[in-house]
Amino acid sequence: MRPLFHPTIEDVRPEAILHALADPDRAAIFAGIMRSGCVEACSALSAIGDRVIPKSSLSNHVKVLREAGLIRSERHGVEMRNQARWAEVEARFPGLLVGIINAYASDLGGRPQAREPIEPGSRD
Amino acid sequence: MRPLFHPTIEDVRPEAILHALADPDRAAIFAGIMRSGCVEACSALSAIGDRVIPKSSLSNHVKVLREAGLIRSERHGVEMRNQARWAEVEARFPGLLVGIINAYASDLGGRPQAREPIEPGSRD
DNA sequence: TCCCATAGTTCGGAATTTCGGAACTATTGG
DNA sequence: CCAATAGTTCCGAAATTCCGAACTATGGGA
Repeated sequence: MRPLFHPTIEDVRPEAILHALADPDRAAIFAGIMRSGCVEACSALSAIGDRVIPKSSLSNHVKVLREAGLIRSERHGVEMRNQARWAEVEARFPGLLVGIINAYASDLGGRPQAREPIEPGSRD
Repeated sequence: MRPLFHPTIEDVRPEAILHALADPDRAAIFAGIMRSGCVEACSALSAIGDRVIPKSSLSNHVKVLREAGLIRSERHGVEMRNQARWAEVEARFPGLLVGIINAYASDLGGRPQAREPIEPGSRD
């Protein structure tokens, strides 16, 4: 299969990460990928709370996350496995993801995102 | 003078902060406001490196930062003083700003942004 | 007081980006 | 080979961003 484009960790830019996670849907998708043991099919992510995300949008969101360097996607048979590049990103930009994910998690008054705060170093 | 709109800290949303700082120009402007002792006229920010930012764009960038809850702007005579709402934002979203500013600072291979990493708690 | 200069905002249209339905491709099981 | 599933691509509509030009607000003279 097509070697889906993944930036090397040195090519990952902070603005791309912020842009990717500035969208609550994408942040929720990313949080979902992390929560689910770092591996998840796309279709399992197709709903944020009760809202359904059209699959073309979902595909696009996943692509944005991938090209920002946040996840690694790999085709397994007919489906796609995604895993967060947590450790790599954490090593390159210490504290960035923790800060962002915790910010969304502590903001449950608004659109719900992640479920609970996350400790660094526990993933990937 | 017009009571420029500033969100209360409880109304500040993570996605607004990420969106605001996902633009390297705005991140540089924000870093500039922090570096300069938290108070700076807009016009002093009108260049990022050697690139000149048109003033309508600058005005808009500052407005985005303000409405995201990142800075407080106040008219002093003919000019505008801006200060980072560092402590407030840090209290609401611990580690978020540090992570972001440090990410940009450690990324000086690309478009230059902030000058050096920042310790938490030293500002505002 | 009137006028000018300075600092910033608003307006408006062009360029860019995002969204999502419909059609398409890829892979597997039968 | 066919049908079903999972995801991607295409493309037009809607939303957003960019920035020059015109405008507003404030303070300092003369």
